Amino acid sequence: MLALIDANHFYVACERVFNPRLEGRPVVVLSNNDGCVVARSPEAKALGLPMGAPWFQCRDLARRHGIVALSSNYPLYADLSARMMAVLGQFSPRQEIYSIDECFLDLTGLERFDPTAYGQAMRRRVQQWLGLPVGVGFGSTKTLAKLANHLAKREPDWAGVCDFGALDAPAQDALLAGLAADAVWGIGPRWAARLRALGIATARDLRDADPQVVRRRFGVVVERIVWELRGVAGLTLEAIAPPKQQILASRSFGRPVAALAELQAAVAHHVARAAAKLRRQHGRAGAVQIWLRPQRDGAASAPPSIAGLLRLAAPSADPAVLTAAATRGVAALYQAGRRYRGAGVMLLELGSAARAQGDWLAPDAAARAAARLAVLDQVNARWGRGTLRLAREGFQQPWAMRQDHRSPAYTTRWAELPVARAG
DNA sequence: TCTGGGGTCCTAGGACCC
DNA sequence: TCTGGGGTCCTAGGACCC
Repeated sequence: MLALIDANHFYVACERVFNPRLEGRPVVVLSNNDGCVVARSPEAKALGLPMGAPWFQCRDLARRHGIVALSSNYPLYADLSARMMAVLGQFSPRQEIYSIDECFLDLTGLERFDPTAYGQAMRRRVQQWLGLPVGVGFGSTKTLAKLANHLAKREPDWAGVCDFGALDAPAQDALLAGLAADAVWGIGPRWAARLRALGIATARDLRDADPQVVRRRFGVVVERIVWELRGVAGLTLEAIAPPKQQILASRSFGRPVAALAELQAAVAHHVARAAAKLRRQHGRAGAVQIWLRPQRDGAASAPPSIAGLLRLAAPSADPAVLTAAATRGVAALYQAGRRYRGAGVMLLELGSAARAQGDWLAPDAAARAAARLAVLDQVNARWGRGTLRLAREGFQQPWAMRQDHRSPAYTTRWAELPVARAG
């Protein structure tokens, strides 16, 4: 038995924990650069504000209905996420953190608990300890647990918990028949359209489809979903997160950038962020890929990003080494007179630092570099990210993203701690 | 007229997730 | 004028090996 627990409108819920005035009001949280809507309170959903909508297109609607819009506050969400995962981890020894606001729990061996009551206990504890609303779904496979979680949100009398296996067959059939195929985890709009053309329109149709036909037409991924819907597990719970195979850092600019030095500074900044993530998993990168996103020039189709792959002489997690390569790469891609709207960095060919090969011509170079990086990480852990950085990253950073409606870092910055007053 | 059978590695592209 | 930022897995096809 597996459980899938996720928070409802997680980013909005995090904001409400520290700003109760947002309770009961329509609230949305915007993506980086205040670009589009990435989280909506139920009140905002009820007003018809679509997920993913560009914010500038929603402004009129928002003004008419008094919708509150907030910039993303990732330090806050990441901190509350870590706390939520710790609380939920108390309910099972095996937990897979699947995203910032959801996790799977393996409840094998806990069968003596009534799942529905156990799920209610999870909801109560997260609500009471953190002030976050969560939903819980139980199923014999990951796909069924996901589906149950979805149903728990839809059926008001279930109070946020659904144990799919506890329903009898006719009830399961009726619920699955009421769900479009793309409500199933792993079925996106493309596959849903192709499935519909074959007469497979609902989750029930998909469960009852011929696995061999599905395999021939869609491959093993969709076939596995068919089996998972029948209760045959094809996806395992990954309690230990495997190291990342690629690490990406990218941002749109707050305003268009035309100067080469500014592009190089922005890319150096992304390299620093990506390299810090890489060191956290004790890895090294063998190659760096960078890309620049030119501004649209009126054409209907979006212009391509231009990308360059740079191989390093030896794998590294050193921002100085990686930035040197990236800086040359930017110069090679750069076209004078063009304006760019964003840039990004990807670290590839990741391997473990523990298995890295040394340079016999400079036997102590690796140890010296490691010591330097340790100092870098310690300083930035103590005094804040970016305290110690390459001058190449620049000081003004005029390309930095816009965040016009950001709430304070309530839990991660001393200066921004909330203040409680008596009386 | 008929043209084997078993691999590996790499890249590009497509689909999906939150 | 303004449309995010991360990730994963699978497949197909080409080049190459014996």
